[in-house]
Amino acid sequence: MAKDKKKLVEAITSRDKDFTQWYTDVVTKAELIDYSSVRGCMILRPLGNALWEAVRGGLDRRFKESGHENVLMPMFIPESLLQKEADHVEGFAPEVAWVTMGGGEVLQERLAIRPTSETLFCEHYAKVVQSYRDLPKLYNQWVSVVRWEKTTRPFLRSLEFHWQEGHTAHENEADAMEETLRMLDIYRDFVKEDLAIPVIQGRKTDKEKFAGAEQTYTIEAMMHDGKALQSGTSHYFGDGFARAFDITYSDRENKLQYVHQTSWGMSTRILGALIMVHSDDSGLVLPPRIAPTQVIIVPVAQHKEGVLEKAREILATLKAAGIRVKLDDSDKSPGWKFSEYEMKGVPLRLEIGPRDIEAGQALIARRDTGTKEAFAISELAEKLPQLLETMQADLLARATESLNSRIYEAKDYDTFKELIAGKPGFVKAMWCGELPCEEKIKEDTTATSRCIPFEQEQLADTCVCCGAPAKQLVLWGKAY
RNA sequence: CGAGGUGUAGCGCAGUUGGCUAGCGCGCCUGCUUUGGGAGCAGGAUGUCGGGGGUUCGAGUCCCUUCACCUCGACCA
Repeated sequence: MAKDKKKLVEAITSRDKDFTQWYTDVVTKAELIDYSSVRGCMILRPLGNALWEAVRGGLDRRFKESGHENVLMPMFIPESLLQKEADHVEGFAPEVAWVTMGGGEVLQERLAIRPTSETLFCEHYAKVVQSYRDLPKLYNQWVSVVRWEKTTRPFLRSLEFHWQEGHTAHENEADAMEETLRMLDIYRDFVKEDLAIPVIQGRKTDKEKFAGAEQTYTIEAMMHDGKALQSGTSHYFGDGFARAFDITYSDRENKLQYVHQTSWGMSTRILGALIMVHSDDSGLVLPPRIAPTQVIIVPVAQHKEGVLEKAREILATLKAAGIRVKLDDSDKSPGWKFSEYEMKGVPLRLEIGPRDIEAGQALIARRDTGTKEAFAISELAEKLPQLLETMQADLLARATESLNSRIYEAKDYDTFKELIAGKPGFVKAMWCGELPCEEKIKEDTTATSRCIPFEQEQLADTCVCCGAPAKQLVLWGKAY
């Protein structure tokens, strides 16, 4: 047993020894993705894609419940269209992929492969919005976009990535701002309830905000190594894009007005967070609500009379109870199957063998704690859904404890630098609101401002960096 | 894009101052025996040594060049 255990541990790099290598190992060995022949582009394999489908399902339901509709825009953006909003082009131009040929001929105007679709939505809104009666427009699309990044990592940063982008148009500032914050709450609720990931909500500093936005709001999550991952953003555009794209409508007094807009997105990057928050040295750990398979049945001594029959009977019972369950009756050894489904993060494993059948029970092993417990076969349909819910809640509790215990406070710059250098996690500190301090902090420590949290405190009266009067509390950290 | 590193079978690697028919482990295939934590035995298949060029009687090994990937920075969801 000790020998086998060792073999298993050697299969992936230890999480605490080399976190980034551990991440790469989990992503590939759990068969979430494979690399493709184009640099920085990844293949989502069945399990990786199933997770993305689950994320889509959870978000899409919430979007629709809050009145949004899905559309699909083209993937090409003519160069002239992309250039209409100055800040926006400036932000994205360096990483755009261009199509210059079509059908063997050079195009008159080159086409950008969308890095994001604000411009396409704006062009469309300019056409279809005439009256206040046409508002609001609450559109979303599920697509992939391309950004020519210099370095890439599976899920965290790839040339092509899948996401949803919501783009809305409203009558006025108040409506648009309400929408911006509503979507940020939806993101927070989704990752908390479905992915068991706690986040901190806040506003981005001007330096970190989206190209073309007036305000950018974010949910920031903390990975197991203490680094931050921006996990979803919601932008308030004011009427900046509306002026650039001439999106106007006649209001109730028959006066011509510009619309006020928002956009918001969550990408496959969130799967990186899912991995880096919950998983361990045995591989992936999936919260039950997002797990494509919640229970894996592993028969033991399956060649013996009655074992497979009982396993199939339990399979049918659990399916009927609404559990996503599978039976592995392949001829691999039980030990192999144990390790395999641990690597793939299946929340519960059900072992059933001749001894169990005789006792009228089955063994249930939890993926997150590793504990094994016997349950009466007759009670499985009732008890397992409860156990899945318990596990979901435990994962969130553990992640919340991990987040809260690693948020530190700094009132002076020496303490700040020591914390950033010595303690993985976030640091709360007061800020004067000026760019030079933000840049200096980044240069000195490599930490960036993650957000200006909604939950403000008056830690001190002066900026942690320059000593000038402080304007607000900022959350700092090293980020992915 | 800067600095460093790695490319040899599906995966992980060894390959000596340049020398014979390029090896090992895992995986894969076949058969038998097995089955409560990655099973055992026997047999079998798999290589443009990342690509191109050069030096040499002879290159996986030396030189030039190019490509890809990884790590750390700068940029981003």
